Amino acid sequence: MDQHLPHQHRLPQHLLRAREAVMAYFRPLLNGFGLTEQQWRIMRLLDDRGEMEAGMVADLACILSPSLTGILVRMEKAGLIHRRKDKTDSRRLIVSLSDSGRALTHQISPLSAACYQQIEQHFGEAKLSQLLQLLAELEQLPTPSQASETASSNGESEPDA
Amino acid sequence: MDQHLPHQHRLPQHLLRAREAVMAYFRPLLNGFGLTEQQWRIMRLLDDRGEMEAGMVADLACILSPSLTGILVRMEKAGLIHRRKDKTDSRRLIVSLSDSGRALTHQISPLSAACYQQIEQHFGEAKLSQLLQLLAELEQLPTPSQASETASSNGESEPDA
DNA sequence: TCTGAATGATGAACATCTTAACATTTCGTA
DNA sequence: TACGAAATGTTAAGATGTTCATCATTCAGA
Repeated sequence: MDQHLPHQHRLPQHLLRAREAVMAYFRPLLNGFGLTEQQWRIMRLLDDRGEMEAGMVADLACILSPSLTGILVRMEKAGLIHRRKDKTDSRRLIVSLSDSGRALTHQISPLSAACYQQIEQHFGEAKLSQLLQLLAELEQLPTPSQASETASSNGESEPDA
Repeated sequence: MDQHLPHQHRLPQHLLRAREAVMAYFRPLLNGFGLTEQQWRIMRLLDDRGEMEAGMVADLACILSPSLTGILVRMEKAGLIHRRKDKTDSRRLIVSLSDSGRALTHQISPLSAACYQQIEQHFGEAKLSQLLQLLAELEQLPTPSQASETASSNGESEPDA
């Protein structure tokens, strides 16, 4: 009757559900300011680290470049950021927070922190830091291609010289 | 110089990154069969539990109903599932796996399990089950509205009578 | 029985994701 | 110097996410 698969833990699904549970706390706040998750991630990033290339924004904010292109255009149109080309290498796009974007970031930040406090309070500080540790390790999983390279004894990776 | 915010753990971002690292293992497999993540989630669900209402699919597969509507239409068009109205309550939509959908599911399942084994091997069985436990607990976070109700002593929730 | 609230799904509008193809610019090198 | 490869963004097309509105159906109660 119940044919439960032996190793079917559905890790991706649990990661998704957990994320939804957490985002339920932040989403109303961001919506109230007319921001999307992704826009808020980018704003915090730029506020924390200052201006940077689009590629680095993509990496750090976990956004693929084709998505990022549109997001940055809309954010510039909304007056949140500036976009300019790198003078040395005109392939590169430099993204920076505008003054009003920075002001908005500083306005939202404490509210976001308060949301986070709520979550921490409900879930428990110890479990939270334990979870973050495990997630950080999971993020370091070798890429499937890397994994297969390791499996075969001849490392196809670039020689470091 | 480095102005790291005190309680800025970025839990949602880590959940997202971790999920990406894991999905990198599954995505090529599903793409090879022309399936999306969501479609595969739905197929496994229907194979495991048999036919069910669309609403339950949405809940269990973590898909919002407006998205689900289109996904189910496309899956039926692809011959993976059947859709029919409940005879008793014609508001409800009953979704079931087609024969070819079931065959495809059974074809992919062992390959998916093999991917999972790889991940388990790299990450470690103990840490994996520990992580799953924490995620399951995090999913149980009270909704922000529930949390605020609990905070105020007068429960505004529906009286159970 | 009739009406208004509740329920389940869909429609609409916009944003984002995902993959593949392109365009531009830069760099290494013959 | 000119050519081809690599790096960086952008377009394109289709699928999904997100919020709000709407439609059809059912249900509860006057």
